[in-house]
Amino acid sequence: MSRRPQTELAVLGALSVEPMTGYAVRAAITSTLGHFWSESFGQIYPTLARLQAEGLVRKEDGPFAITPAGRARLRELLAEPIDRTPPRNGLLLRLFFGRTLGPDASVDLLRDARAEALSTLATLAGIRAEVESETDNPDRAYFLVTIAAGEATARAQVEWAEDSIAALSP
Amino acid sequence: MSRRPQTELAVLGALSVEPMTGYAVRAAITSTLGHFWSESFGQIYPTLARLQAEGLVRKEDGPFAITPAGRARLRELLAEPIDRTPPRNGLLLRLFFGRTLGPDASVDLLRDARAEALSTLATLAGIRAEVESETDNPDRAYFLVTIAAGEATARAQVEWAEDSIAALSP
DNA sequence: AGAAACATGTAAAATGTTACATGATTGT
DNA sequence: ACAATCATGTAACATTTTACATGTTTCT
Repeated sequence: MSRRPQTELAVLGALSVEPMTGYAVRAAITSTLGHFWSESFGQIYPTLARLQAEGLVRKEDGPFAITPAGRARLRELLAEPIDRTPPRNGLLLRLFFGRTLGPDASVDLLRDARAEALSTLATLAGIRAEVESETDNPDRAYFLVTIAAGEATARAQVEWAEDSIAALSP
Repeated sequence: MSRRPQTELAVLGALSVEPMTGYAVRAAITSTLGHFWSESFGQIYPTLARLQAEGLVRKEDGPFAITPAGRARLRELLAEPIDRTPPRNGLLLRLFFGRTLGPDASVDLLRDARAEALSTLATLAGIRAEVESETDNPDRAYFLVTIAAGEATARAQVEWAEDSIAALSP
């Protein structure tokens, strides 16, 4: 099963919100989708070129805009089954081998993870405030759902890290 | 920054617990690490061959065993900084573009996500019971920490999915 | 004018999955 | 005997990142 259309989905989705340059697509993915997605320039530009050749996006003067065919394709991609390969979590992989790593280094990792989650919560609070103020944005309810997902995960991570630090401390 | 040693880390780590065949490494990663890691045969066998050539593992009769040099390498890899590229979350990517997907299909995705998280919780409860009973296992405390991480994330996902279903339903 | 950000792209290298091939061992 | 599982591996393909090259626009 190919995971190929994933980048295409992200790019078409970004353009479905508003027309953008490739540079802006990357910026949008880094900032707005940054907590659950990533793409590099090396992926975005070739994808845009291909989508343009297929008539799914067009480039007027500066920005790329999605075409009606592009919207149809986006709906198709959104309906495809979600890729369920487990994301690789380097933190959990290291803690799993914590006996070799040692208790002190393991606790350090957990402290870092806690701090990172708190910082994520602060960032998301800012984004939430901004999105909540855009009462006429038709994407608003959906954006808030993804923000809530990030917040729920981050809060869970803070609690888990604290419990685990206690469990590993003598 | 290269993410190259990630597979090497997973394989050496698995062998640090006990000697195993390549097939068993794959099974261990699928079952025990399955909630936060994945490797395919196409990665594992070439990695084992390379590690053997470098003297980090040796193959006696059946299984591969980690060597002292391999343990030293594992400690090195565990100390390396964690790769922080955001995992790609196909569910959140789809919900982000939920306006195009439509409210009903979005709610369906959330229901699936909730069911999946509940199923994960059930699986983890079984694994937890098993690990908790192994009171002499020196890895026990660390294994429990990773299980707790999976449980915390899954519980957060259940709550988030329920809240979000409510938020998107008219 | 100079620095920073914007903008587009390519090539090489690394990474990873999938499909296939092959055979041994174990359980029924 | 047959099926399932264990076991090892390779080749082709797909994906993705990284590093580099190049030029424009905007801000101070």
